[in-house]
Amino acid sequence: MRKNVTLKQIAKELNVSVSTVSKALRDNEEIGLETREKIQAFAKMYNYKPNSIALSLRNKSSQTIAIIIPQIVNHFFTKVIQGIESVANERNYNVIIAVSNDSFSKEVINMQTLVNGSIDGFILSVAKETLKLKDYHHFTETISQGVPIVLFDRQVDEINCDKVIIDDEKGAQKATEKLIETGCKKIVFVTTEDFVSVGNLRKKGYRNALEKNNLSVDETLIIKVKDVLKSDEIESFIFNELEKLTQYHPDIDGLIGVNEFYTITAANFFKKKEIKIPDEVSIIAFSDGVLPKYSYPSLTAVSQHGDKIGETAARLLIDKLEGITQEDYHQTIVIETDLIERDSTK
Amino acid sequence: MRKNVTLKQIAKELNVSVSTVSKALRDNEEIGLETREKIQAFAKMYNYKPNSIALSLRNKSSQTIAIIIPQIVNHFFTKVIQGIESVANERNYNVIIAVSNDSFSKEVINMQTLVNGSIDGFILSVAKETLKLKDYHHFTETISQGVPIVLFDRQVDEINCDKVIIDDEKGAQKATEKLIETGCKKIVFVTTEDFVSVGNLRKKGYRNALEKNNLSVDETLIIKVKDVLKSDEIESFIFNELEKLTQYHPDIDGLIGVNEFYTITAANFFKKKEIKIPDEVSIIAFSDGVLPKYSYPSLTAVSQHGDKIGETAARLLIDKLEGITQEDYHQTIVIETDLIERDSTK
DNA sequence: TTGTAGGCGTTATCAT
DNA sequence: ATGATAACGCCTACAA
Repeated sequence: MRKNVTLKQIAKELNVSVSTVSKALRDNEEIGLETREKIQAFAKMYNYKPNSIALSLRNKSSQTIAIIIPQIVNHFFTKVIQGIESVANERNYNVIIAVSNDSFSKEVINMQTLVNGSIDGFILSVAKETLKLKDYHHFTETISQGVPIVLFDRQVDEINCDKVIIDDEKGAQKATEKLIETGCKKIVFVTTEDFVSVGNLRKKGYRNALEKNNLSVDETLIIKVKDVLKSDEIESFIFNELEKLTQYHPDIDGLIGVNEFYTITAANFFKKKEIKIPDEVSIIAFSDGVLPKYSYPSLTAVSQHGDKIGETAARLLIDKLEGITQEDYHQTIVIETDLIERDSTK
Repeated sequence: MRKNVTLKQIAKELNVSVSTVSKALRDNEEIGLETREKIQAFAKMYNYKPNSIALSLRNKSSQTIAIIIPQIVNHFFTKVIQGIESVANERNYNVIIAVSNDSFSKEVINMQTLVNGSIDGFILSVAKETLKLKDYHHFTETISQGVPIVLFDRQVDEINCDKVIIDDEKGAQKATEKLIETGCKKIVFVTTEDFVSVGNLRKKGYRNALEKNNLSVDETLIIKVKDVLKSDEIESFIFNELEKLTQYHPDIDGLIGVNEFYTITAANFFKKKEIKIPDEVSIIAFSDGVLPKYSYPSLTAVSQHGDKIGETAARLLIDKLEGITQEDYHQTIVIETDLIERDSTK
C-alpha cells in the first residue's frame, strides 16, 4: 500500500521547496525551465495527482454538483440524471448522486455530508417524508449558506429557488382530449389516492378535458389505487375494480393511467378479457418508461421528458454557479409533456 | 449568504481557543462543565456543523463508499445500487454514485476525483471502453494506494480484488433445460455479438444444455443482434431474422433472449404472427427488469438478483474497510441466478 | 482546566 | 529564480 505522492514528498526528494514544486507543476514561468522540467518529469514518474480534498478545502469549490433523488430504481429519475450528466459534462462539472430513499433523515444527512465545500450545488427532488413533515429547514439553510439548489418534479412552494416542473394538468388534458377526439365517450381514469399531488393535478386535467367537451364527469369511472398496496397486490386490485366497472358500464371505451404500472396492468386486464385494443378500448399511459414502448400493442403515452428536465435543471444550476444568473433571481421552468402516439389509440 | 460557522469563529466569539471549542463540542471531560455547556449552547444556536471536507482531509476517511456504474438508465444497475444502499445504511456508511457512461476517461476521472480521502472504497462495474482498451491502471493504482475495490458483474481477471459475479452460464443452462423439459426441441437463442463476454457465457450454457440432452446445436438458430444497431433499429432487425427463421424452421418451439429487450421484441413478433405463447412457442428472458413481469402473457425469466449482488458487494467492501477481512485476501462470490416461472412457459 | 502547535495537501502572496 | 509563510477547518498530543 503505497500512498499517493504529495507535493511535500516531491519537494523533499528533489531538495526544493513545496511552493517551487507547486508552481513548477502548474508550469509557472517564475520557475526556471530546467527546474520545471525536472520536477514535472519526477512528478509524472511518481504519478503525482493533486489531492482533490485539499483542493476543495482551499478553493471552497469542486466543480461538482450533487443530485439527490428519492428512489434509484425508477426510470424517470434515472432519465433526469442522464439529462443532468450530459449538460454537466459539457460544461465541465462532475456529478455525484445520492439517494434519499424518500426518507427525511436520509435527505438531511445526505445534504449535510455533501454541502461543506465538497459540492457546489444541488439538484434534487424532495423526499415523500419531507413533503409530509413539511420540514424544509435543511433546504433553506443550504441556500442561505450560498449553496444553490434546483428543485425538480416534486416541488415545494415555500422554498425560494429555481425549479423545473412538469405540466401534469395539461398533459392529462391532452391525453383525455386525444381519446375524445378519436371517439371515446366513457373514459376510465386510474390514479392514486387524493393526497398525492401529481395524481391530483392529472385528475384535474382529465376533468378539464371532459367538461370542455361537454362530457359528464362520472366519479365511478375513477379508480383510486390504494397507497398501502404492495406491488404484487396492485394487479388484483385493479383487475377487481375493472371487473366491476365493466359490468356496470359495458360501454367503456377509453382508459388513462397516471403511471405506467397502473396502465399496463389495466391493459393486461383487457387483453385477458379479449377486449381489443384500440378497437374496443383506447389506452393512454403517463410514462417515460419502457413498459408502454415494448407492450403489445404498444401504448400511447404522455412523455414527461425526464432527460429534458435534467438538462434544464443542470443549466439553471450551472448558470447560477458561474454567476451568469443572479443569486437571488429564481425562475420556475415548466417542461411541457408530449403525447407519443402508439398503437393503443386510434 | 451567511457562511457556515467554524470552530475558529466560535472560539473568537467566546474568547476561548479553538481546541477548547473542539473538545467541548465532542463533550470532552477535560473541559469544565460550565464552559462545555456554554460552548455547546452557542454552537447549537449558530447551527454549527463540522466541515466534512476538513474532516476527510484530516482523517483520510469519510465513512463513504462510492459506486461507479456504466449506465444509470438501467434497471439491473439500479437494483444493485439499492442492494448496496441497504447494507451500507445498516452499517453506517454513506453511499455516493457516479456514472462512467461506459467511457474509459470518465471512469478514470471519476475515480481520481473521488479517491483522495473523500471516499473509503469503491464498488464498480467496468466500463465497456475500459474492457476494450484493457487499460486497468486506474484500478491497480487505486488498490495500491490502499483504497479497496469490489468489482461486480463486469469483471476483469487481471485485477486482484474482491468480486461478485453472476453465473451466466449456469443461468442459461437452467433456462434451456426448462424449455427442453417442457418439450421444446427447436430453441432459438437471441444474443449479442461474440465479443461481449456475458453473451458468450450465456450461449455456452445454452449449448451445454442442448448437448446434455442430445439435441443438436444448430448455429442458424442463434440470432446475433448487431452491436451498432440503435435501439429503434433493433426491432426490425429481430423481426426480420425471426421471419426468415420461421420460414426455414416452422417447427420452432422455444426462444431464449439474453436480455429483456431482445426477448420481449421476439415475443412481440410471435404475438403479431398470432403464434400462441406458450402453446406454440415457449419463451424465457434473461432479466431482472419490469418488462417480463408486466408483459402479457408474462415472461418466464432468469433473475440475476441485482439487489443480492449489491448487498454482497457492500458486505465484502465494508468487511475489508473495517479490517474484518485481510487486505490481501480476495474472494470471488458467485450469485446464482433463479428461474422465475411465469406464463410464457409450460 | 485550558491553550499551543503541528499537520492533513494545496496555493497565493510576499520575501529573499 | 526560489523559498517561507499563511490560510482553508479540523483534531490531538503535549504544554502550561
